[in-house]
Amino acid sequence: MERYNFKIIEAKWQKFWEKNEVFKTQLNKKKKKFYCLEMFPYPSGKIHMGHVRNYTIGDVLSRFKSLKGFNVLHPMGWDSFGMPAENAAKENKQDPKIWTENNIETMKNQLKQLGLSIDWNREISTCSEEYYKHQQKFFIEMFNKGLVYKKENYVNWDPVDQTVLANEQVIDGKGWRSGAVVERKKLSQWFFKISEFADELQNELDNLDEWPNKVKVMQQNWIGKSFGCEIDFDIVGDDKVKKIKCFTTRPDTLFGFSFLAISVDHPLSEFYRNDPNFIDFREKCSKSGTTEESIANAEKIGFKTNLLAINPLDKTLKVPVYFANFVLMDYGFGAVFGCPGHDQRDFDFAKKYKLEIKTVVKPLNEKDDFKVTNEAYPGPGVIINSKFLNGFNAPDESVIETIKILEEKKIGKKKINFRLKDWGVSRQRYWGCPIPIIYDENGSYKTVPEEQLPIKLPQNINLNTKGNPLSNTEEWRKIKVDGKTYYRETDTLDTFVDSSWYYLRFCSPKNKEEPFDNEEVKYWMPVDQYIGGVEHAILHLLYSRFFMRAISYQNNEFKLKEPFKGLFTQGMVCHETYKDQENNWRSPDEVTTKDGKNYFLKSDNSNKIFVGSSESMSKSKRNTIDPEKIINLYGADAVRFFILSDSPPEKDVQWSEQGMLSSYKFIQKLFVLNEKIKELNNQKKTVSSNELSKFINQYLNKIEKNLSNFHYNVIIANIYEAHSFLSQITKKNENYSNLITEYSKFLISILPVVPHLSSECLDKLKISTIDWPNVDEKFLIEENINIVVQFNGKKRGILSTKKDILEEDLVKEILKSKNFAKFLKENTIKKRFYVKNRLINFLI
RNA sequence: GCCCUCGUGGUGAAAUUGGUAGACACAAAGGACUUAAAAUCCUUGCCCUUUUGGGAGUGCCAGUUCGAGUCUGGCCGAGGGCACCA
Repeated sequence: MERYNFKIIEAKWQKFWEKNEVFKTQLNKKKKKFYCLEMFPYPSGKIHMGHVRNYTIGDVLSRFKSLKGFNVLHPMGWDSFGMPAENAAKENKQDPKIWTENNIETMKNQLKQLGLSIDWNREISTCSEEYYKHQQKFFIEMFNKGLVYKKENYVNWDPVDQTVLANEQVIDGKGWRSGAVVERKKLSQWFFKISEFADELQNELDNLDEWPNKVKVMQQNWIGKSFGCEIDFDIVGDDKVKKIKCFTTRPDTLFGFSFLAISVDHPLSEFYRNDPNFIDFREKCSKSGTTEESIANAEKIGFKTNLLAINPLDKTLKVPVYFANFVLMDYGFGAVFGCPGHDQRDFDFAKKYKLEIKTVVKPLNEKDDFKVTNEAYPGPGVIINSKFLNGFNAPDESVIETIKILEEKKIGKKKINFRLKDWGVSRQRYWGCPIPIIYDENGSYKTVPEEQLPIKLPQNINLNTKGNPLSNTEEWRKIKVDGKTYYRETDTLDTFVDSSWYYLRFCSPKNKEEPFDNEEVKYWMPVDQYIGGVEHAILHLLYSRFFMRAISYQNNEFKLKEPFKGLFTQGMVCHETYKDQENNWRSPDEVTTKDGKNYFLKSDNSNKIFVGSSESMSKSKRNTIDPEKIINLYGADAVRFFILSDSPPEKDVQWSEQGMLSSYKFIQKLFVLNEKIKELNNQKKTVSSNELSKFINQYLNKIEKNLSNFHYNVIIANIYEAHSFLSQITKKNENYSNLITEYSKFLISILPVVPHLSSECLDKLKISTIDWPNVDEKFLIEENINIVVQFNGKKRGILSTKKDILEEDLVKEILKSKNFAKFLKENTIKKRFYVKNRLINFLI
């Protein structure tokens, strides 16, 4: 019997698919489209197991939809601008472009080895001029629409990467890539006005019903919509200051007002800039760290001014005004009114500076003389000690009532505030998309005239300079427009801009004039299924949602808002970690075991290895498995099969050598089964097997359901079961007249998972029409069924009987059966419950 | 501190959404084949009983129900997100 040689057969089919352009996609309005997209990779050098999992999941879906008759768009590209190329270039004195292109070449070959159904005709790379020239046009378009602006402000400065980071890119006070503690620095920066769409971005999350709830909640928190009001406080004590504006969500606690706090960056700080005590104070504020603990434990400190704020609801009450370290300038108006009784921060502050703590809300279950003592009470209740507000339910009624009063008195008005801030896109980097802006000698700026586009990155420049390499290229910086000399902007765009619209480019990747073709986009968009890691839950997905809105803003042609109809976030690939006696991380390749308990170093078996917890594969912990090695060892189908088998795709999966090996063996078994059936097929046909048709149809019914719900691990179990059934039935050595028909349905059903093997087997059996098989409903009906028999809710046995048996007949049958008689004894049946064709429960 | 998610064998996990808990796989133990090993195949899996059989059992405690892994309330534990957002 022939053995399955995956090396030859996988290469054969990959060549076949490529030569026949099987995955080439074209607009076809007669067919229903399906756009399946996985997050495109950064070309860092080689693919890793995370890619294998991500792209296998997408490929299973694409191939399934294709078999179901959809016109499937399944493209791939490269998120190829970014820091690693620049760093590698510095180290190896190699052009980032060449480094990137080499990596793309390698990774593309690796992806091809996986047998993915990708339309490589649509390949794009964000660092190519063909791509980023359109991005520059977008920038200008957005600039003209007022969605881009320049502003000097404090930025998150990454001292290692020497660049600015967006708020979203700072994690626990550290740079998301470098891990360096982020510093505050004042810089002039370009911003995208994402806040323009804050409300919409928040509201329309509700309509994304094919997104994981987790991601929607994360975005919701990030956008951070809050309802409240702004209040103007009259100020006395200095003629130069008349009013201070505050934002609050709890205006109803105004009678608990005992101080007003403003940020050290508040415009009023101007009046104190020469005051040495204030300078001292500001210094102290900036020193408090940005780490998790330091913020949580940071002491509330203040600097008392000579100003007093008047309570707008009772003008006789005046309270001091402080600069305080816990007030942020970039939220609200950089000023808050302090109500120590019902806000913990205000409480801490009041304790420290011995300010009055008034109780104006009492919890529902407390007496009327309730007093805040050890901590603030921010919860719901009833307003007290507040004159005309007394008795209102807080916060629902009381907030609305207070806003009404404030609006009537023209002291304040309803206001909705967002946590979301505009997206700073300037990066002091070489390897990114140049920003199409020019400055004249006076520093005033304008967008680059259309005919001067695109702005290409200069080549062969020195990257080993301090700061931004582009600012050191005198020649490149100068540009003549209408005979006048201008200087180019030297910052480049955040690479998240590149990935904010690539899904549109895939619709018409070859269009030279336009970033995309409207006809194509109308047909293909939105992406029906987007698949990627949950780490992009906020950054990339929010930016993309913004970008679609920015394009459709003031645009009659383009009306789409949500880029991704369905989102699926897959889990990570994990592996055990190993450390040797010297506490060094060791890779799985270096480690061996004989009994599964004691591990040793392969090269030195006196060196005991300590097995650590299983963690997501990472270079730093050296617990990675190289996909290319595994593919060479076991073949692409086996790897695809294994990566889907053990855990649901949304959860982390554990890499296991044993599991991988058994998947490989199973692939062989499937081939052996195919050989056996091929043999049987040469025999004389016998009658058809009802049992076979029944099994296959029920199997198809299950697998289709599981394919549609991403229950890919269950599919693998279904395939094992089907194989086991088919092996049993072929042992009878009968060429049933329905054998090939039914078996071929099985072969087609496994094509999305193991495309090479399936194609080969189908080919060997000379089956050429390959469509997803329809389930024949008549085989789903069981004539005989098992009914669970319970007495007092306890299972006492199973009764095999005819389907749709009448309840009375069933009861008769049970009562005359010896097996059940003993449970009855002399008891009488008080009541019974019958679930048709499933279960009967007697109460005795 | 606030928000979200999840707790099922030695392990990864299934379970028609309230109706046979543990499908399928990994690991383990025992057995068959073999001179032997590898490979392959079969069996077992908590407690009591020689077996037939019976009991307990889905983090813990209650509740709803004829019936709860699934629903409700409380507690415990793990993971993730946010971080002085007024």
